[in-house]
Amino acid sequence: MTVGISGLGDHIGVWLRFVSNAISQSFARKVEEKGVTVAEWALMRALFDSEAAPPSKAAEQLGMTRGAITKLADRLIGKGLLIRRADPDDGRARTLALTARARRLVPELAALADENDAAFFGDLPAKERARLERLLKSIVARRGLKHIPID
Amino acid sequence: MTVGISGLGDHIGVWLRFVSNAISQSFARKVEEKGVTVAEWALMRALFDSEAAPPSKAAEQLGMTRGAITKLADRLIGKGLLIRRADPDDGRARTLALTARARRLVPELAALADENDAAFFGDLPAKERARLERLLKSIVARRGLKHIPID
DNA sequence: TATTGTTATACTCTATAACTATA
DNA sequence: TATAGTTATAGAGTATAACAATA
Repeated sequence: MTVGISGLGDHIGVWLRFVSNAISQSFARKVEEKGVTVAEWALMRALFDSEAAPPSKAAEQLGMTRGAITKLADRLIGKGLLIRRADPDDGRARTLALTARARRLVPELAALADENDAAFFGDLPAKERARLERLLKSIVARRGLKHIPID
Repeated sequence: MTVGISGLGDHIGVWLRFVSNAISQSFARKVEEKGVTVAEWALMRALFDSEAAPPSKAAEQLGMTRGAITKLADRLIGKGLLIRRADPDDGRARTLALTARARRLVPELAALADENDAAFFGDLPAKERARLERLLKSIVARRGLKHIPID
């Protein structure tokens, strides 16, 4: 900006958002071919590391409300990718577990995520990529942002 | 990631999105106090530079569909921030123009945007900030992304 | 016929709040 | 009462497609 008030392109945050949106949209198109959305992928990936987990844990991990997890889970159940069971020990509790098909799908989706990241950052010099990653993580740390990034 | 498939935190794109979301949400809270959303701010800012502009121009500039602009414009009109007029030369065309109140509001919102950007990037060394900006713009250029970032 | 814009419809994402069942 | 989860509702954001008016 030279004079007057700042414009849309005068903020780093806006450029960041722009790049971020492009990356997310690109990834969304890739996973769509596998029949899932980005948010669904995030939940599936979060559940992949354990046999079964309560919705509340997934909500905390992904920085979403329990209601949002319920809705996402409903959709994954409808797609045959998730099973919801009652907890035998606590009548209120439920557990979410990926189906066998979902367990086969997650690595494919992870590969798409790798591929997507490489498309945007792969030809940056390794040093620069590392610096960017460090910078982003430092902002997260400094601002005390919790939650794992979900998409 | 050490072994196995990549996780949610193993992609730069995910960290980028995380930071980007935090910045956007922070900005959204600020502009909300002024009674507008981030998308509304973007449209207002885009219209600020000219006396009046057709919706199609705003759509192109912001990378949105004409239908989306109509919807946004309807809302801004409802808030008394925008006026839609028929084009005297072309019966199909319309023009969008900010109201006087909107013209007073835009600089306030721009100041909030400045403030928000400073909160996230202000205490980075100038060199590092410049490097980040250059990097983001290079990605935009390399990928041939058009449209001004809108939020 | 082509173009401008609006309207209708739909879907994702997400939140808040009320509610149910259990503890 | 407190907690786990679900359900209901709402609204932003966005897209596609059908449509109306005009060129």
